[in-house]
Amino acid sequence: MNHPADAPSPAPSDFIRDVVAGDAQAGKYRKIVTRFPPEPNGYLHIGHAKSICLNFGIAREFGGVCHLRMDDTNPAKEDVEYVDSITADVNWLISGFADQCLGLKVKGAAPEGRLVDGRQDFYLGEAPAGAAVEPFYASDYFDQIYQFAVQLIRQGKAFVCDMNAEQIDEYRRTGKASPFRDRSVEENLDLFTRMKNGEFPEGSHTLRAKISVDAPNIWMRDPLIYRIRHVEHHHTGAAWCIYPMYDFAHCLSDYIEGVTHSICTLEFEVHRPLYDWILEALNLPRPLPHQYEFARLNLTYTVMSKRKLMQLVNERLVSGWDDPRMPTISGIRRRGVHARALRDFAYHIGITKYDGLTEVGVLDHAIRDDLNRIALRKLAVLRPVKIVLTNLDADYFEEFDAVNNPADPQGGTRKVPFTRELFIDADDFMEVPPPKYFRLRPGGEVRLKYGYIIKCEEVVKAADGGIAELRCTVDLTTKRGGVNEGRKCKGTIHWVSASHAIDAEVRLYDRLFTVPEPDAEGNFKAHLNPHSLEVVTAKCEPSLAAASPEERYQFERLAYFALDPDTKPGHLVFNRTITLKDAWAKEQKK
RNA sequence: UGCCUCAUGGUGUAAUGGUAGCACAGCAGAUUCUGAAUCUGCUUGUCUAGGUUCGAGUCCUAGUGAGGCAACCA
Repeated sequence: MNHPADAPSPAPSDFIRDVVAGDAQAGKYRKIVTRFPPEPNGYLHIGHAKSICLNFGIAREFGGVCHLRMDDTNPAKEDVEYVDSITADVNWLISGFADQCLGLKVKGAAPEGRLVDGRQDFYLGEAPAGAAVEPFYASDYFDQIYQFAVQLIRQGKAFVCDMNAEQIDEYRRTGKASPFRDRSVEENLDLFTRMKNGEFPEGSHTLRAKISVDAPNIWMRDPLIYRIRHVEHHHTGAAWCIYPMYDFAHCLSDYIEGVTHSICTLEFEVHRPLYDWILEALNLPRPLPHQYEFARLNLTYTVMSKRKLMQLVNERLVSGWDDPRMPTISGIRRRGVHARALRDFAYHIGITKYDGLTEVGVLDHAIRDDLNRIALRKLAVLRPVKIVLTNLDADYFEEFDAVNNPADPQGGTRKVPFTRELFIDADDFMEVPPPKYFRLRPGGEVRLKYGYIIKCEEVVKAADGGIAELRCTVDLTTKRGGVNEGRKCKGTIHWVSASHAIDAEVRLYDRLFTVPEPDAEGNFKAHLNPHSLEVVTAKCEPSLAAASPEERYQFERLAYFALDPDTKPGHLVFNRTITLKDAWAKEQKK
């Protein structure tokens, strides 16, 4: 995509980049390595886009790399369907921006173990260019993570606990020590091995880090680091029946991959001491990663949690994860939004620790700004009203030159056919117009875009009282280049030739919810917008027969549109990406 | 309740002890063969109270308010 008007924005600045810049300058790490680590249990949404732009943006700005890693330590909730969609979404979002920073591993590769000064190390870096690759998976490190757990046991820093979930919860809440806390290393080793070998049922035993029984931060009260799950894993199959918890797996995955800056959202703040404790306890030979937290994105007029998005999908309130009304990356993409607009949005909202609520208007602006520069202008009529130009012969035919993109001098022109019978949009004619209405009215004049000024002489009613057709006259001296081209006429409207127009299914999407904070009272479904999708059959100028999925279109005076994948030969389907700003609608509300 | 974090116009952010700036939104005007875009201008802000300092949005103390965590989820 070519954006001639592009001026490079200054590099973003925020508290995390300040830390990275400091570390880079101090030569603390050989290379800056970040990571984007989604759990493959749902589709990525615009909140993830913020994180992707942050992590890949940092990699890009500091000559580093950002690993895509599936954080797949809970087999009960995960699926390859999500692995695939996540990979596709990330690739799409960074395309043309940070492709070169995408860190993947050699397909099938596992960490290499080695001893450094008698200290156990495991490392798995990104694949060299040209290799067959796949994302990193936390589950690829189950062997190494297991060995680290054994090491912790040997050091007397972990124990097998036989209490059930309720008991553990109560003991942790009240700051009491587990009765199994002081088991011998040998017994712990034996029990942990038997957990691994599948000798115990789920819930009967856990491995817990031996940190504190009554630390003020509850995450430090002997946290669970392994649990039993007799479930097949989407990536490791039946190899394991014990799985590491997030806190144990995440810091070690970061370490194994050589991550330097592990950036996550605010809710993990209280986990950071545990992140650091585990890495420090293991006496690791390479520089340790550090965790930094930023505020997740909250957007008006939508919901963002996976649980709620899942509900919308499962209850068929939307057509799927990629419904264009969804805040998912795939939905936003299907709506016709460019990755560039999403990145631009991420740039403008910044990175802080303040948990705010961003107005969706900021996103809207980023989308319009991108589309305005590249969209091809087209004439299309959404709700057709027939016009008959009574002073033209039945076979009158003429073609106008229409500019493809006023923002692009190299954009060229196309021909649009003009005949005796036309369609205009219902909104552009009113029998009894309000003040300041300067479109067509009985006895009034309006300019046809790229063409002539016409005058409405007669309104012909249909049997049902609606408008059958408008009988107008045309002034053939008023075209651009004509003797009266400069004649004053306040309104200019879009139109198509009735005999040349092609039909298209047009899906008019609007925001999914009617209120800024749909879940404020916890019942977001009560605020679904009943008019979030309206489907019309539009009359389009003939050049749209050659529409392509790569291009974006502005139906002049209406909105931006993109071709939907539902398009079949002979059946065009357009999605409304976003409307043009509408000062007239605003005026009417006053 | 405990622990942690945060607080700058309507919203999102910048200012690293030295002129409170930017973007979005809003309002007004210019321009316009898109009521779009573009251009110009305007309105609106440092949570409160003390303190340190020549000087505080920034540092300190207390308060207030908001959010997060307290899963064999991540």
